[in-house]
Amino acid sequence: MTERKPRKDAARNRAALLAAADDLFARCESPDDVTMSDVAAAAGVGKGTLFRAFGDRTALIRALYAARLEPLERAVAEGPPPLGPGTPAPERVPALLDAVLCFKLDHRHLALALEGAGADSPYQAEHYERWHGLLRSALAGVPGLADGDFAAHALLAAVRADLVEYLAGARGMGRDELRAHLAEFVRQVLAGP
Amino acid sequence: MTERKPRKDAARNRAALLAAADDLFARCESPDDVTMSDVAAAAGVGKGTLFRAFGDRTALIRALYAARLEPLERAVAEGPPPLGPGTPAPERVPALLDAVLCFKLDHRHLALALEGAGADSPYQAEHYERWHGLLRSALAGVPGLADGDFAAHALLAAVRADLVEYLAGARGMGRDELRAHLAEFVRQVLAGP
DNA sequence: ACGGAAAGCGGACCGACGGTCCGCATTTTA
DNA sequence: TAAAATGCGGACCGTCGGTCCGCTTTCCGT
Repeated sequence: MTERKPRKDAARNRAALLAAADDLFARCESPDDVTMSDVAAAAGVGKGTLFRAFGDRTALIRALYAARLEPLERAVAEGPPPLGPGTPAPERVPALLDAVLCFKLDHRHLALALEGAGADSPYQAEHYERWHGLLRSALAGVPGLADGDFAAHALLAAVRADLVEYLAGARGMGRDELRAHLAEFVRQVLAGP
Repeated sequence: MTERKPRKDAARNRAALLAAADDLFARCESPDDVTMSDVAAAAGVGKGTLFRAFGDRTALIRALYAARLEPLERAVAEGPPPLGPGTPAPERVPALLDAVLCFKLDHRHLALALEGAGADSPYQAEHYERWHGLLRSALAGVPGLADGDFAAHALLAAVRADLVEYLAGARGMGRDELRAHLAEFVRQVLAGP
């Protein structure tokens, strides 16, 4: 194809930029406190290099997020139960949502940065469609459940990064407490007459 | 108290600014397209006046939102069933959520502007607490339902402005279709064993 | 009615940010 | 090793939210 492999220094700089951005987002209170100049400086690189490597701010955050999400996506795509594809639906739905919740708890800074990036993010990020489709088809396997499409959207909305941040932060909810509440809510949704 | 009533021109300008902002937000594709200078100019007023009247951008949007929300809040606080306080809980919960959904559909631009305003809005807007408390206590009146606190958060998340915008816009979901899906989802949540 | 004081007005101005540009350095290739 | 291709860096730009301060308008006691 028309693919050309990147130069060695370009690859090194790209990695350094990702690492620096990750570090800065993790260290700062709000994602807005991290400027593109900050990232470039922390990576020991010029701003031009940063923009050449990623295009714009949103793309940088997306790249970071995708890198961190990859292990989870692999576990879902080809891992063992209860996340992997062989799991019976009524068991997989809560497992998927719990996994997403834990991911957002573990990477709250990144998740917040991503959802606050574009105007109507996160719904224009391609991976949202993927997760929605996944959850939707899992819901379809639960007996006595109509309208899985909307339910999938609604359940994903319950683990949005800023809600999680609010509950875990301002409301002082602990990790396990939060997980239990989510599990209970999912149970309620799945329990049909 | 230490309250002083505002000067006449100040009141007039404030009203003109609110009207201009409402108009601009309604007319523009994304809330970011509306700058503070735009609002001031459309109201025929200097930027200083705008900032003197509202403090900052977030406060302006909040003031606008509060003004538009007021009829709904009155209907909930003192109106007739199924929204008003005299309604039995299992009937009031879906009514409340449907009302919020319709409000966001009717004022999508404002709602989007508000939720995209601060860093972790909408959870630092005071009216969120009010709605959550309302929904929470309504849920408490539904038999066979534990953990109403988290459920209230989750249900409110299902009617977040950007999700509504995504479903109604990019996914082409019609108003009634959306309302029906939400009603069905709420029914699922309320149906306990 | 009037005059001074308080309140409000407006737009030039500021600092910061995301993003661009282009002369120079480094790497790749023949 | 020389030429071509790719990448680098930081000065630079346009825009935005927000501030500031000299001037105007309104208010209120007399």
